[in-house]
This record gives sequence, structure tokens and C-alpha cells, in this order.
Amino acid sequence: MPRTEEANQRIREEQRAKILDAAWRAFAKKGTAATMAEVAAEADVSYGLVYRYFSSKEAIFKALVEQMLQSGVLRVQRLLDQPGTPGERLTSLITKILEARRERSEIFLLFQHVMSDETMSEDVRKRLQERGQAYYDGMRQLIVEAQATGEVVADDPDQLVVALMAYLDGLSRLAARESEMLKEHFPDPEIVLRMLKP
Amino acid sequence: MPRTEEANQRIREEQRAKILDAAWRAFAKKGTAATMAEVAAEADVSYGLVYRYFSSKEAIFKALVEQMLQSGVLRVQRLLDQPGTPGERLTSLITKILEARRERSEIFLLFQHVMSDETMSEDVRKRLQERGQAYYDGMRQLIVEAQATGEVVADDPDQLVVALMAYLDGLSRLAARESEMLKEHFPDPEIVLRMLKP
Amino acid sequence: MPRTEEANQRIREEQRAKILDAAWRAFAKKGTAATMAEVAAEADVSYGLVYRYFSSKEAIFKALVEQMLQSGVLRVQRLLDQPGTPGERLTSLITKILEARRERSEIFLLFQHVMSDETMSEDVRKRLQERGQAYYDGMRQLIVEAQATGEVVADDPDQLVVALMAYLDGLSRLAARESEMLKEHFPDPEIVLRMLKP
Amino acid sequence: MPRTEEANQRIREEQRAKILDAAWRAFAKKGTAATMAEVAAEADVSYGLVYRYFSSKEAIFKALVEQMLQSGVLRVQRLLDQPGTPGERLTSLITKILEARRERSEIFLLFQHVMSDETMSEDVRKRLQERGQAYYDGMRQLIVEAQATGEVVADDPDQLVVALMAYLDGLSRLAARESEMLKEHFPDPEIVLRMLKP
DNA sequence: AATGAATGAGTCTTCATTCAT
DNA sequence: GATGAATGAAGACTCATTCAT
Repeated sequence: MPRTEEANQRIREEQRAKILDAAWRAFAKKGTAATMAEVAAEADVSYGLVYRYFSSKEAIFKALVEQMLQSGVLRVQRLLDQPGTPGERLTSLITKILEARRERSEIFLLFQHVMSDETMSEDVRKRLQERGQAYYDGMRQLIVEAQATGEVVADDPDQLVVALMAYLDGLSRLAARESEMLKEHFPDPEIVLRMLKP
Repeated sequence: MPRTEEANQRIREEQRAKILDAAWRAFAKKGTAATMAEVAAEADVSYGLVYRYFSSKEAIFKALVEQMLQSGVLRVQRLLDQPGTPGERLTSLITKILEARRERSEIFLLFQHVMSDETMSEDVRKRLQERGQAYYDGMRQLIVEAQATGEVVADDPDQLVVALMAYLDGLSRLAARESEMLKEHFPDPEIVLRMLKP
Repeated sequence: MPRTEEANQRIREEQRAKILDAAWRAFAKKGTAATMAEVAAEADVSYGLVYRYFSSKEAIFKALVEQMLQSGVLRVQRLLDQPGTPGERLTSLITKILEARRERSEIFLLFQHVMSDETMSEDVRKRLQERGQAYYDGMRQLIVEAQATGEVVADDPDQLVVALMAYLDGLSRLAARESEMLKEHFPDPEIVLRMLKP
Repeated sequence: MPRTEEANQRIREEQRAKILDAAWRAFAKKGTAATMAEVAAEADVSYGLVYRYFSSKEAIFKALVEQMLQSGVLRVQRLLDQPGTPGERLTSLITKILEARRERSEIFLLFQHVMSDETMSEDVRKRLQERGQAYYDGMRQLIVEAQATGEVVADDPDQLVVALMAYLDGLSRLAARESEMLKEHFPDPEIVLRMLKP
């Protein structure tokens, strides 16, 4: 007697999730260089099964990127519409970003991998590019507002955003490398906020 | 009539240098994914020849890393023994580092590539690790001294160093991606220095 | 309440027939390259089920060949024992063959596929070979007889048979390709019979 | 000291030819199903080398088809512009075609393989299709002319061409199978010509 | 009896490395 | 010292076949 449809449905969802999880680990570690065999091994699944769930390596990447985009981690917008003065909102935003980078560093690492891998499909990179731009724009806007209220230093806002982004990206890389240094001495948000202090 | 020994010697050195230069360009562009054929083409040399000068792809990497270590770009020590107060020296150090990251971003990019590539020989990675540690230690020492003179804020010095390193690494990545954003809005050293302000 | 034995029996036969029918369509279309998944889909059956009825792809082929052999389409013998002069019987034979080739071209296409596919089991090919030989022999005998009565030209009978077979095989291929040309201009039996005219 | 340019040139040409020859044998035998490993083995060459000369399996096929088209074997046109009555030219044409089919049966076999393989690139198939059409058209024209002079029977010319083509294709297949039967009893051109006799 | 999830051997393709000249 | 032809191991992907339910 065949399995019930729901049972199959469940199996499919679980396996798909299991494989994507494994892919996260594999790709975050090695980027595009990770092999399908590694993904399969990491998921504790046979080689061929990966292809039952994803038509190609590229397809897995796309699914990961999709998860990344859905996850909300990369969405600044929702963090902008908060109560408080611009400066308070900026502080809150950066604090939250730092938490996210610390806890879900794979996401940012994969993001960087994809962006710097020229073999990645233009399609996928473009979507991430746009999200990155939105991220940048949101941050810039908040800074400009905070400058108006005098809560942030009156430097070139673009330089400030670039500095902020560089800092955050650098932290992600350190976090991904699982550096002991970082774990024990994760910099207090206070420190980066000083870059913006008037 | 055979070539003189010196002539041969000179040719060898020139060719070796030519190949290494090409390797810089190739690896900066594609990281470990660059092929030997690309290196050879970039050097305008047959690809058999590359093997006359380097026994393997790994060997080229090692040579690049060696150049990196020799280049002095990664040596903090010589920047520590300068005249001036600790705070002045720290300011001067960071300014110089920023210049270097901006102008020779390939070096730092390669550094990061090697550090995050697990297939890289332990040997090579270890040497870079050590240099990174020295870098870290030098910076930390200077910060501690500057805290003593009250020129730097009295936060946990380790957190400050981590923050500084994250910022610098992040900038290198942006520089390497040849982002227009970065070129036009390279952050003034003043900005990062504020992170350390008391 | 379990199904009765006869009901089971009937189901088994129906399913087996359904799968074989699907296999005919799939193999006629793609030859050996047809996949088991395609056969299953064509039969509207899960692909696990195909293996319940046939132990392997090879086994399906064997069953198809068996059907082919049973079908009578390839049996000349029964066409030889007819009333009439040798020439009349030859004419009637060829006319019937032409009809068969036109209407059941898949059979001959599969025949050719199997014969030219070296990965096919020797076993299967041998049986077809023998049947082909019988076909050949029957035709030859009829020609010889018809030559005796002066109804067929006195050429080398082997050459005549070869020519006849070549013609028929060629037609099968055209028929299988579903060429418009052939459908609209299927050659009158009269034409091929002229090859034999004294 | 490197090889001279001519030496390399020669090697390249020889190897390319060697591989294409091997491909003829392999593909004529198995069609698309032939593996690259078989081609390499047949050419007595390493696996990777085939890819130095041809970028893909598809590319080899294209080269074979190109050779086929260049070979002239499939060009009827040049056989049409001959002296003599239409009937004489038709006789001469068919005689020549028979010789070609007999001696270079691989070509026609490959032709048939490609035409019936749906995975083959549309591009390639189209070119062959056109050539086939030209072949057909040329033959048809000659038949019509010969009917005008009364040298060919006044049947539907399309049926006559179809019959002729079927016969020729069938012979190619037999020739390719290297049937003993065919070798020893290759049908005299006289036989097929009778199909056209008034 | 029936389903479809799971497995792994086989095929195409790339690329580091070797070798004859 | 230099060239580029040749090799083969490794990786992405397909598909016949097995197995739990």
C-alpha cells in the first residue's frame, strides 16, 4: 500500500529543508567551490537525491538566496518605520543589525560569496544587488535625518554609510570564520556608534 | 655560443617576476578559482613554463603569500617605533593602513581568500595567521598605551581592536569589488578614529 | 476482504498490457534512449510499478520483441501456403507486407533499433536474426519458384531478395519518421513489383 | 627548444583527423549513444584530449555533419548537369549513388541517426533536412524529364521518388550492418532501375 | 497490488599536471 | 630555457534500479 499523500508531502518538505540546511553550511564555508557531494554528505543523503529536490547547483543557490531575501534579515525598511527620534532609530537599527550579523553570520557570508562570484547567474546577483542598494539607501536616509536633528555628525553622509557598511561586512567575515577573538570580544554597539557621534 | 650564467640568471628572475605579477592579477580577479591557463595567458607565457618556475598552483600561492609578507604592508611593528605620543602614532598608523588598503587592495583580498579557503595548505595559512596575530597585537599594544595617556577611550581594548580590524577588512573587500561607491566616498580617516575617541 | 484470485489475475494482465503498450509508444519515439520514467508516465503508472511487472528495461524490450514475434507480422511462412501461382502469391505477399509496414511501422522500427543496438542482449537479437532469416528464406523460395514459372525475372534470386528487403526496410523508416511525403505519396505496390518483372 | 610551428600545426591536423575518424566509426555504430570515452578509445587517445580538439560532443557531431555535407556524396546537383538524355543521366545518377552507399555507408547511417535523434540540435538537423530536400527535388526533376522523353514510366513522380529513396536508405542500413548477405549479393543497379521502366 | 522516495554507477566536461620536442 | 600536446582525476548531472510504506 502506498504512502499517504500527506506522508509524502511531509517527507518532501523535510528533505528539502534538510538539504537546504546542509547547503547553507556547505556554501557558507566554501562558496561556489562547495561540491554537490559535500552538500549531500552534509545532509546525510545520497548524491542523486539532491537532484530530486533541486534541478542543479544553481537552483540550490537560488533557493538559498530566496531564503536570504525572505528572512527579513536584509530588510532595513521595516526597521525604519519605528517610533523615536532619527538618532534613536539609527541606534536601534545598528544594534539589531549587529545582533543579526552575530547570530546568522552564514547569511552575510553567503551574500558576500555570491556578490563576488562572477560565475553566479546575473539574475541572482542582480536581486541581491538591489537589496544591498535598498539597505544602503535606508541607512543613508536615516543618517541624513539624524544629521538634521543634530544627533549625527555633519560629515558627508555617503562616507558615513560606506564606513558603516564596511564595518558591518568586516564583522560578518570575522563572525563566519568563527574567530575566538570575536566571540569573546564582540564589540559593543557603542563603539561603532561613536563613528557617527557629532 | 651558450648564454652566460648571469644572463640566464637574469632571465629566470624576470620570468618569475612576470608570472607572479600575472598571478596577482588573476587571483585578485577570481580567487582560487583562477586557472593556471589564465595565469599563463595573463603572463603571456606558455603554460608549460609556469611549471618550470613553480611546481604547482599551490606553490604560486605560497610565493604570493611570501611576497605579501615581505611587502611590509602587513608589518605593523615598523609603524610602532615612531616618534610622537601613542595617540599620534595610532592616528598615523591607521592613516597609513587606510592608504595601503585603498591602493593595494589585491593584497588584502588575497589574504582573505587564503584565510577562508580550507583547501589551502595549513602551512601557508599558519604563516598568515601569525602575521595577522602580530598585526592584532601591535594594534592592541598601541591602543593600550594611548588609553594610558587618555588619548583613547577606556573601553575593552580587545573590542576596540576587533572593531578596527573589522572595519579595515570590510573596506578592503569594498575596495576589491571596485565599488564606485567606495571610490567616490572613501571614508575620511577621521571617521574611524572617532571609534577610539574618549 | 481480499480480492479474489481471478480479479487479481485480471488486474495483473491488464496492467502488464498497459505498460507494454506505453513501452511501444515510448520506444518507437526514442528508441533505446527512452527512459523508464517515460514509459511509466506514458502508461500513467508509478515507476515503481513497472518493476513489479518487468525486472528491468531489458526485460521490457524482450517482451516487446516477443510480441513482435507473436504478432505474425514477421511470419512469412503462413503467407507462402496460399493458393495461386507463385507469381500471384508473391504479389499478394508483397502487397500485404506493404500494408503492414504502413500501418504498424513501430514494429519494424523497433526491429531495426534492436538489431542495430549492440548493447541489446545477444539472446534477443539472435531470435530476431533468425526470424529475419526465415523471412528472407521464405521470400527467396517464392522468388525461385516464380522464376521457374517465368513470372519473375531470371536474375540472381539473392540480389532480388536483398533489393526487396532494402526497399521494405527503407519504407518502414520513412513511415516511422511520419514523413508527410510518405503519407501523401505512399508508393503503389505496382512499383516495387516492377523490380521483379521479367 | 619548442617544437616548430609547422610541427605543431601538423600534429593538430593529424590528431583532429584521427579523432574525427574515430568518431565516424563510433557514431555510425551507436549514434548519439556512443560515449566520448568510446570515441577516445577508438582514436587511441586520452579522454581529455578529445576536448582539446572539440569543445563538446555536440561539436564533434557538427564537424561530422559538416564533413558529410562537404563530401559531395549528398550533392545531387552536380550529377544533374551531365550530358545525355534524362534517362541516361538518371541511370548514371542512381549507379553512382549505389556505389557511394556501398562504399561510404557510414555517412548515410550517420545521416539517418541524426535525423531521427530528437536530442540533436535543431540547427544541425535543419541543415541536413535541407540537403535531403535538395536530394529529393533533384531526383524528382530528373524523373519528370525522363517521363517527358518516355524513358521513365508515367506513374506519379512523387511515388517514384519515395520508392527510390526508400530503396536507397534501406540499402544503406544493410550496408552499415555489414551484412554478409549484402556484400555477396549487392543488387545490380539494373534491378532498381526496373522500378522506373515504362 | 501500488507508490514514489532513495541510491549509486555511468556520462560529459574541466583543469592541474606531465612530457616529448 | 620554452612550448603546447597529452593525460587523468574530479565534479555536475542523469537514470536504471531498490526499498520502505
